[in-house]
Amino acid sequence: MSRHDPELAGDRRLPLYQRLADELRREINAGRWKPGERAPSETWLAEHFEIAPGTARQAIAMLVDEGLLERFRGKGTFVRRPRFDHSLFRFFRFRDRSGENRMPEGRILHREVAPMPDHVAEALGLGADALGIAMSRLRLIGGEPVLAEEIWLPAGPFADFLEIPVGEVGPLLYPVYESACGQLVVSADEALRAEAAGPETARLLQIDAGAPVIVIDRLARGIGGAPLEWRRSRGRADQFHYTTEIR
Amino acid sequence: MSRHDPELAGDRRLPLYQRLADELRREINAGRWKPGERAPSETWLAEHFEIAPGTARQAIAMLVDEGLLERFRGKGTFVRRPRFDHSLFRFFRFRDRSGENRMPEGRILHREVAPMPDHVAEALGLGADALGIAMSRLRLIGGEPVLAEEIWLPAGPFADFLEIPVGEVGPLLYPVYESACGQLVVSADEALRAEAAGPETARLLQIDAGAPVIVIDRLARGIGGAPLEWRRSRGRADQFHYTTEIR
DNA sequence: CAGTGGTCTAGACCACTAA
DNA sequence: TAGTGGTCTAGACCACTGG
Repeated sequence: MSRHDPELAGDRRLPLYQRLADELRREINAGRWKPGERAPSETWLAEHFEIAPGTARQAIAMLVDEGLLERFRGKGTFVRRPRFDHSLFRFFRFRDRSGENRMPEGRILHREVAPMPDHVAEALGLGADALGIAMSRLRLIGGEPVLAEEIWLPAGPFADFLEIPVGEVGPLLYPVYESACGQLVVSADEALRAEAAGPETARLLQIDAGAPVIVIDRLARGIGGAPLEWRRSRGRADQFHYTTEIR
Repeated sequence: MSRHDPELAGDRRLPLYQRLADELRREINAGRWKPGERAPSETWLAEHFEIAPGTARQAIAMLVDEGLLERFRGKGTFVRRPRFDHSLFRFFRFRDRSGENRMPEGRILHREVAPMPDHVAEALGLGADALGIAMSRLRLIGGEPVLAEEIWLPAGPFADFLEIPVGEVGPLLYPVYESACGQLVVSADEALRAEAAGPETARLLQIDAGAPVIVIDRLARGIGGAPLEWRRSRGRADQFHYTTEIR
């Protein structure tokens, strides 16, 4: 946040709290405030922009609703670090015998550099002939396969990822992207479909070919919304569940 | 809302706005304020309960977030009337050639009074041998079947529904429940699954047996949360889609 | 202890709606 | 014009955290 411009940008006809919220969103999207870091207090914002504390509070509340910030009494306001493992359990029942949710282990079956298929290159915002890192990854619980994943990464920014032996990669990829390649995943779009299992999926998941499977396509994004990873996960339909309430 | 008790109920250690929100929620759930009706203004609430307008505002904002109320500047605060047709389009692509969403027509294939299966009686909170109205209903777009539905209603409260010829029931059932039986649906729980089409579903949806289908189980609730209708809808998996954003 | 966010007050002015 | 919600101000006191 600029130290020399205590003037809120944006259309002056917009409410102050809107313009402040936009300003805060810009700071986060630009990566000037990183996930886990502390954001300015409402008192500081109020003084800096010469607005009432209640107005600053309203802007912060917006970003808390959006999931960009979280607040802790006595500690401060922080940029939220997303938890992607939650999304798995929103769609699948991965329970052990005791009924507890279990994080599946990840086993990379194959990794190579190859030209991306057109639909992947397009999703990642790259040219039709871009090179990518392709992975086939199996996720298991207690040795049982539960998800089969195809993953594509842009070869350039993720070159260092190739130096890490596949056996040393743990159950989560995003922390490795961050530590090895400096690529921070902060949001993702997911699309759900259902289809009949093809022969390859059936073999990996140890089900009959033609049995229903759930397909989740995910585009993971970094700071500023830049696409970082394309991923297609397939899981057994009989482990899928999703519930909502409608009002 | 009682005219003689300007005292907010609930644990006095709870914030005022929480206790007021609970009070408002009670009025709505008890059906004393019906969907579409006007709720008291924040000024009235502030004076009646002897709190600051801002505090009343905060309570109202909670219920707006929950989808129970909606506010219109200059007009007032109203109890929200839910739109269930919207939920269909959240899960399925029902587009005509021009790409517009189309509300499917509903055709009741069969209607009878019969003892409920145990799982339906349990969901509706009735005894194991309760009588119900069973319906088989097909939903079509441009003559093409898109959803096959099994529906169960408790026989008692919905007795008058049997007097209406099935041919006179339009594309939406809930308005008929309201006008003919005085049963108002205000919320619902939905659970999504995927399975392989059985022979009956395959016939109704004109797909191959074994092809993947999406199953939506819905329990519709009336005022106060009382279960009113159990419904199981099956649709072709290739018309299913669902997207989310994760942060 | 100082600093933070959580709750609450008591007003102000505005834009919009309906009578 | 009176009543509504939308925005904004300028404080208060509290509970909690950290040094």
